[in-house]
Amino acid sequence: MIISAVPTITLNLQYHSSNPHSNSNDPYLRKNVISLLLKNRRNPKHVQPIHGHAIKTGISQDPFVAFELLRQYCKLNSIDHATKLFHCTQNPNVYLYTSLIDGFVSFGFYTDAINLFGQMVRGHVLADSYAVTAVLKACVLQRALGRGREVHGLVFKRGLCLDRSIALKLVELYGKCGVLEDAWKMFDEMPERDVVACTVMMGSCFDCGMVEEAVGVFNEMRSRDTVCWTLMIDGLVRNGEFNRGLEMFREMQVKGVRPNEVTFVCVLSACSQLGALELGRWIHAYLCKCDVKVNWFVAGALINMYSRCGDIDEAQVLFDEVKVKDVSTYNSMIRGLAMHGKSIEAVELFREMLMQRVRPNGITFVGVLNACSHGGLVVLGWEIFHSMKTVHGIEPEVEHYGCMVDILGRVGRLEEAFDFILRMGGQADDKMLCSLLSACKIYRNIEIGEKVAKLLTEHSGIDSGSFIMLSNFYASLGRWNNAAEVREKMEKGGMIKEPGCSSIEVNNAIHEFLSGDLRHPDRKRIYEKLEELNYLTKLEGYSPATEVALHDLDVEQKELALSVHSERLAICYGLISTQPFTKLRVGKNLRICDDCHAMIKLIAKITRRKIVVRDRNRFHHFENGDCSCNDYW
DNA sequence: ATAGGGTTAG
Repeated sequence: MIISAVPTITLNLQYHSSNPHSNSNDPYLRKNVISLLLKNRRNPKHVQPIHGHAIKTGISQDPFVAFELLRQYCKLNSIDHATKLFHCTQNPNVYLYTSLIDGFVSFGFYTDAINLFGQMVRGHVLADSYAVTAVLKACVLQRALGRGREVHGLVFKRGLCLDRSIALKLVELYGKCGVLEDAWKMFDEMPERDVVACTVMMGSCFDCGMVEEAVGVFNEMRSRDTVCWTLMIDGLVRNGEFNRGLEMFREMQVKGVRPNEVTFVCVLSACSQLGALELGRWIHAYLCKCDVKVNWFVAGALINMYSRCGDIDEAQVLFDEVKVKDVSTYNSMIRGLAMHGKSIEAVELFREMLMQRVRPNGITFVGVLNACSHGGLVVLGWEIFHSMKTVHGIEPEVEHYGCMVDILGRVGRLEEAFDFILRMGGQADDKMLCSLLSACKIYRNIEIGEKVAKLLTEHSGIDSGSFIMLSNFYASLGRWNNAAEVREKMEKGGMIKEPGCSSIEVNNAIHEFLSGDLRHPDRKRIYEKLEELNYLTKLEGYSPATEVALHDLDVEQKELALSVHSERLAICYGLISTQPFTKLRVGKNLRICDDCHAMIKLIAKITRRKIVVRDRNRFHHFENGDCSCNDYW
């Protein structure tokens, strides 16, 4: 409860009823105080003295004065003072209620905002459209569908449903809460559906994963501005349609709509998820040409793009160029270093950040603990994990516990890792269990592995990735029956294995491959190359680890299923379509399997290529028969 | 006399 946390204000706030000379109607005093407030807006220390002045002169109860004071307190991040002022004001009007609701929202106190609105309604202060939009904002951010519906009911009774802002917020609410039909209903009833309304509706469709419906709205629009185009790109990218997002960006340019920095952030996100380094470089150059300010958001997006596309050195160059680095800038870089297995560098950067007095947040620790895990830095990992609470006052969350399980598992301290999970009780998530299961698989610890497998089976939030992990675990022990059981259970639950998909960028185009893909125009040469490599790697001593293929097939079939994994097809295409010795960069949506990992090490050796593969978790830099992950991932 | 718009990563 926020109200009880209000610190004592140095002012005497016992003024309201006992003030001997109440001047609450004096227009001169009111004007005087308000102009004082507006004149000194830039001085963060100005509100309290002026507030004191207002009390002394007896004008503080004036609705206009109270309103302006409250707004200024909110702007200065003094939500406590704002709250106190509100409670010291007699009969606060709808303006005062609305600005405090807004204040709560901007501080993330959504429940307080919603409660205050309720208090207002119960106090018979008539809500107007401004108050309603304010509380709906809180409902949207809190995903409070029930409360939102209540507000909708109230609005309906009052005949405010045709108000533009309210209708828009309701469209957004229903979209964000996953009830798209209701969003459509609101949208269809809107008297005017301009760019903004259409943009909100598109956003709702995207939030519900209904890509084609969003595209439908977009296509119907008469005029489209930068924001609308940007949302389109962002929506496609958020729904995994990276190439379509990039196409949209090109189309936007053809249509002569200027991209802004938000557009570039979205486009860069598409590049980084595709691993499209060349395109990303081009976008980088282009945004400089467009005079887009490289603010912290753009800088972060660029660092992410370079590191996620495999060029960690360029990410570093960019990072060094950013003059004012904030926590997110550091986070991007630390995470990038961690992904590339540059553990020491990541930890050093974390230390540097502390030296520069930039306060780390929860995400910083995910990055730095990740680095410890990839580098096998157990002691350091523990130390940093403990420092979270004791030094930095940050309560570790599930992800951080997950990192610790990862760190312990990686070095084979499986009992301790399992202990960690047990101590978390029901809090342990499936990612954590999977990470430990993967460690058990690597260290061939059946005993703990089975226990973890049991927990994982009972886990409610288990997704297809976890099922696959579980099935792989059993398969690696040769327990085909269990493996098949898991798979059957997964299929019965209506879950489909996310198809493996790899991409490679050649001559500025992204080529995507599914497992066993036959769609590529160069398929003939690709498969010829694959056969050649199958032959050559077998000469080098490679034998397909058929255990990783899940199906209970015969050996030959298993070999076949393995040999057409998407990353191999992408690599083969890279080999036939680039100059000798060119570095190949491949992106894969799932974790790379043991067999492909072993195979690619040999391919790198035989072809004398550097091959960088980014899988779901991290980067693998293959070179001369070895991988930067030291065979642990 | 007091106020509200749609797009930004881990």
